[in-house]
This record gives sequence, structure tokens and C-alpha cells, in this order.
Amino acid sequence: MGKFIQYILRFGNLNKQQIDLIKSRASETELRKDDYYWEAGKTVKQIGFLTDGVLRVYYYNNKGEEITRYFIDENHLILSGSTIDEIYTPSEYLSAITDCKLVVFSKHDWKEISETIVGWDHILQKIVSKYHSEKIARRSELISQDGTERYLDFIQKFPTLVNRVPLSFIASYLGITQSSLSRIRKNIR
Amino acid sequence: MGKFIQYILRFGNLNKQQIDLIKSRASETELRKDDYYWEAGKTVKQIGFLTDGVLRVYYYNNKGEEITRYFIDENHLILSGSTIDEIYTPSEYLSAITDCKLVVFSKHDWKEISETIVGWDHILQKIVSKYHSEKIARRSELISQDGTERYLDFIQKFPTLVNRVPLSFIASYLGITQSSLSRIRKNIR
DNA sequence: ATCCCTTTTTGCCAAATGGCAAATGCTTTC
DNA sequence: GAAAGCATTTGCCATTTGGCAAAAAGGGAT
Repeated sequence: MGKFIQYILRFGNLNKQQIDLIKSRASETELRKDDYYWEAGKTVKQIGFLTDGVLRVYYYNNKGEEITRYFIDENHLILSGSTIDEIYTPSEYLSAITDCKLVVFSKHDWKEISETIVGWDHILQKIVSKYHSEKIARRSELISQDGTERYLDFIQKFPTLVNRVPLSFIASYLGITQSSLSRIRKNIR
Repeated sequence: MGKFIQYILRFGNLNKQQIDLIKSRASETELRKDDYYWEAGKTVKQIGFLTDGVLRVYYYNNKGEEITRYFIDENHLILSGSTIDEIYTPSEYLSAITDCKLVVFSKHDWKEISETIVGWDHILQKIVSKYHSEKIARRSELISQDGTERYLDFIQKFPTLVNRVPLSFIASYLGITQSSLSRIRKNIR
């Protein structure tokens, strides 16, 4: 819980009352490894903040292959595709790679917070925009590199993930096969 | 100008007064082919909306290669990386692939609009989030495909660009060499 | 039409990656 | 500790892509 407040405060100031409101609306949940947080086709009913563990966002392409879009690790908001008032039905899956702990808000409570706390939307706007530019930057850089460079990039940018995420997931994130990644790993050492 | 208003109205409603305010603050500019709209290291002083033409966003990697991050075509807002009140100095270049026409706002006027029109931030939030999810989706899909698939994907998603953008730029967007793209093109027909 | 300059296509060969299947390694369970 | 179940590594070979340089094709100006 504290982690979430701390995170928010990095993007804007809140007074005690406001923090108390947030705390009163939050609840904590856990996910076991391989549990879904989202499933394609099911509507998303909550907003979550990941305090412990790693999640993976993925989808299936037209060949039925599982493609990992990105990873979410500790201290990140899990943002649905669009705005809060729309009903959001993802086309992706979001599942736990490791056991996870989350702080979650119902859409209703989240909306209340947004309507009550002046500046909340502004804070969110900052978070969303930072978050998205990072993702785009990472993706774009990956694309112009060969497998080895992508992997080196990955371990540099996600040092905490390398040892917690199965090789096959990393490969599907990097856009190469599992075998290729395995060979690349061998050559690096 | 009308194009810009129309675009905004797709994301939220505005009354006549509000539209007039926007119009009164807007000015129109042109860019010639190869002109810069942004340059890495120079601060961005305006917000623009592209009404005609195509822009290209690119940067240089550590090998000095030019990497195209994405293209911006007609009817798109050109959003700086972060929020409006921060001074934004990009690390990328944004230049005109074709002659372009734009509607631009000074940061000052843009801020005024944001402070005057209730709901403006909300509209922007929608635009930003739609825009970003599209970009991310496109990038992610590219990465799991081979050159041919990426190119087919490209011509399907940007049909209007294929004939206006030089092959070398498309190649650098797709993350393959110009020669490879040329060969791929040949095999497709 | 000619020259100049840029873009695109090719050829050739080396390197990287994919596909598939078998082997190896690691964990968990009984 | 043996068996079963995954994850990872390897081998083999086909295919794709890269690197480099030359050739061909366009475009614009004179």
C-alpha cells in the first residue's frame, strides 16, 4: 500500500486527507504464478498497481503464436487501454509470471478519487505519458537490432527480470525463437 | 484549420465559443520537404497538428544509423514527449518527408486553451492514449514478424504512405536494410 | 537529349535466424 | 531415488538477412 502512495507522490503532491481517501478505497490482492489478471474478451473491472512480482502482457498472432508485448514489474500501474469511463475489453492476456501482490481499486472508487482529488487527472496524465514513451522507445530500439543486441539491451534495461522470466518469454518479447536466444546466450558469456 | 476542429470534435464536444477561442489562437504554417519540425537538442516551442503531408520521426543509434521511429500523416496531433508545462527537448528529429501544412499553437496559447476550456484535458487524454496504444500495438506486431510480413503489414496499415515515402525510410522503420526491402518487394509481386 | 544526382535494384557471399527434433538439465512429486 | 514434466540447449539444414559494391532506373535542371 505504502509503495503505491509513494509512487503517486513522485508525480505530484497530495495532502493527508487525499492520501487517506485513496487508502480507504484501495484493497490488496495476490495473484499466483500463471493466474490471469486480464483475459482477452473479458471486461476489465479494476485498476491495479503491482507491488510485488512480474506480469506479462501477451497476445496471439494469426499463426497462433504467443507474442509477449511487454513485462510489468514492481511499482507500476496497470493501465487499461483507454479512459476510465469506457468499458474496456482487452484483446490481450495479462498473467502472472511469478506470484504477485497488487493494490487494486474498483472502477467506481477510482472514478470517485478522480472526481474528488483536484489534480489527480493531471498526475495520471503524467504517469501515462511517461509510461507510454518508455514503452515505445524500448520497442523501437529493439526493432533495429539483431538478436544479440536486443538481448544485451534487454538485460541492461530489465536487469531484475532476466533471472525471473523464463527464456521462452524473453524470446517472444525480443521477437526471436527460443533456440536462437539460447544460442545467443551461449555466445555472450 | 477546419480539419483540426473536426479532429478534436471526434474526441469530445465543444461549443461555438470554445471553438472560436481555439481558432483565434491557431496559426497555420508550412514545411517544405526535408525541413525540420523538431531537432534533437532544441526545445520544442509549439504544439502542432498536421493537416497535409507526412512527417518522419527518427533518431540515430550508437552506430550512427538513422532509425525511423514512426511516421505521422495527415490529421494527427504532434505531441511532445511529456506534459505541456515542462520544457521538452527531444532526442529525436522530426522532419518533413513531403511538403506539409500544419496548424500550430504556441505553448502559451495552448496552455490558455487548456485552462479555459473545461474538458480540454480530458479530450487530450483520450487522444494521447489512443495514439499511444496504436503506436505500441504496431511496433509490437512488427517485432515478431519477418521482413516480408512486416512490409505487408506496413502497406496494409499505411496504404497512403507506401507511395509517398522513400524505400529507405520504410526499411529503417521496419528494421531491415534497404536492400532487403527491395528484394522483399520484388518477391511479393 | 544530356548530364548529374538520388533512389532502387542486383549480385555475391558471409552471418544470423528459423524449424524441427533429439538430448540434456532441473524440479517436482510420489 | 525414480519417474514425469518442463525448460533449456544442441545439431542439422534451409531460409532470411546483412554488408558491400556495382548496375540500373528515375528525376530534375540546363
